[in-house]
Amino acid sequence: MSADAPAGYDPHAFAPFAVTVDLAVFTVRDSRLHVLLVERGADPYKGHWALPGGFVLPRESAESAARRELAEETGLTEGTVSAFHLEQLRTYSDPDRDPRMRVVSVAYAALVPDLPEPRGGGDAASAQWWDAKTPGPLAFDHDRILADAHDRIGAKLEYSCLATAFCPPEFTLGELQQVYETVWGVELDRPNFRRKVLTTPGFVQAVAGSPRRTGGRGKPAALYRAGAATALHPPLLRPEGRST
Amino acid sequence: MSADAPAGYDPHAFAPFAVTVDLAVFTVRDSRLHVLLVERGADPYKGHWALPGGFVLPRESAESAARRELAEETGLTEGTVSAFHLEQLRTYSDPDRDPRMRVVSVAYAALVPDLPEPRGGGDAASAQWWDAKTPGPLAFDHDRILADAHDRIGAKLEYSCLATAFCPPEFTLGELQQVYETVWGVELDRPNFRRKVLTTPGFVQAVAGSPRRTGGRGKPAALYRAGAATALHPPLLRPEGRST
DNA sequence: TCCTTAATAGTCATTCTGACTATAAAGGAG
DNA sequence: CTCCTTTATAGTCAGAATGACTATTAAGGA
Repeated sequence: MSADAPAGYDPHAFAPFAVTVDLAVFTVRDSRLHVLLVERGADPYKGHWALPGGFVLPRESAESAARRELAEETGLTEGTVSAFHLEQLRTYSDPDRDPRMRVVSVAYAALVPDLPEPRGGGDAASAQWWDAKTPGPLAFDHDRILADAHDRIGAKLEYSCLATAFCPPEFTLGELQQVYETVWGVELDRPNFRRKVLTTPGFVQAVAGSPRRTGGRGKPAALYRAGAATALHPPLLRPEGRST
Repeated sequence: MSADAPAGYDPHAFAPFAVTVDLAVFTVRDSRLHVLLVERGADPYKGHWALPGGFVLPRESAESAARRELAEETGLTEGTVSAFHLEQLRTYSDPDRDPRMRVVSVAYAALVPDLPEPRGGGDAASAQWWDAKTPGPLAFDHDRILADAHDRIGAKLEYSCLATAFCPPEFTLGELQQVYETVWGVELDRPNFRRKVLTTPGFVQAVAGSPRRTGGRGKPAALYRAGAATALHPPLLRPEGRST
């Protein structure tokens, strides 16, 4: 911030703002984009599904709060979760977005590989994966947040190497292509996709010397790991125009 | 937000969060990128320069607060300012970013055409344009915010038609190219830039029939207005790698 | 032993881009 | 008035990148 506080400012009397984080946790499973949702147990929107999230604690940054919530909702350790891609999306601050009080929420998008069904170790034991395209009406403004998150991820796949964040440590180019096709909702030409990925320095690197069979049928595919590059130059553009 | 409030939650007792907005207001002037700064009059960082900003009011969204501050600091009416490009950058929430109390700040970037020297109608009468590349150490974490804002704008010029936001209603292609060169800090080939802009449908549209002379010397340039397009497909990539 | 499936290797034309060269239309210096 | 400089605009050409295809290879299953 930068403006001077109002004269005689008393934090406890002036700003009844609560600050929360909301998480859009995405994964690719069965060729469909999934998002982690929790069922609300308390009154505003009780029974509705919502993005996982929670309050930012007094001595914690929003980033830390998001990482903490991610661990709680997925039931994984903070150590495991620290390897996942987590990025700030934007902040939602409409005065009426929460009927109870003034809540400003910093939204994050997380990209995780296909995980086992979440065993909620945190407060929301009812966390569950939902298809990201048809998750009924969510609580609060979470439909909007989810849509924004989906848009952002789709756009970032174009000019970053982010897609590998959806994959396990070792993956095939077919799996990587699936990520693009799933998030964008389009089909890509396989040879062209290969060429683009393999000629972009640092996007992926081949694993020593071991192919594996995917579903069993077809020629075994070579395995790759995520490379050191983060940006994609030139970008891998979506077929049509923008947005999904 | 989504998590349920802690049991027995009392907004006034629990969360002494203040929420502010900070603005990185950019303009291109004399072939250099400028940013609007204000001199702090009160104690934390008194005498330092800072990004303009202020508290989000109890019944106001961060977006509205940013628009309001933009009008105050530039000394223009809200009506005038509503035409300027204003976009949310990201939110800064480090617990110690303000020594006085817990302040979460939503940062915005604004792009304005070359304006007359600001006559601060608001609280900070000392608003002034500074070269965006060398604005000494700023108050709080504003150096970081400014750097992030510069990066974001530079990146958006690649795949959006945003550059016209820096130009007056009617402009020459030379002026538009100046925007790119100034923000990116590189020189572009003029014929190639022309070709790219003119062949991108909706980027610019020619004004009826009237050239004008720029500085006086040289062949008069044709005038254009911003077109209807917002995205740039394919993008106009920077010469080298990413970031500035 | 065929058939199907999926991975991988190429080809070819089109588009886009970067690096240039050429021409046109102003103002300024002599 | 005539060069000279400056800036806008037109056009050329080779190389890179992309989209649309056509093989070929290596599995599993009927």
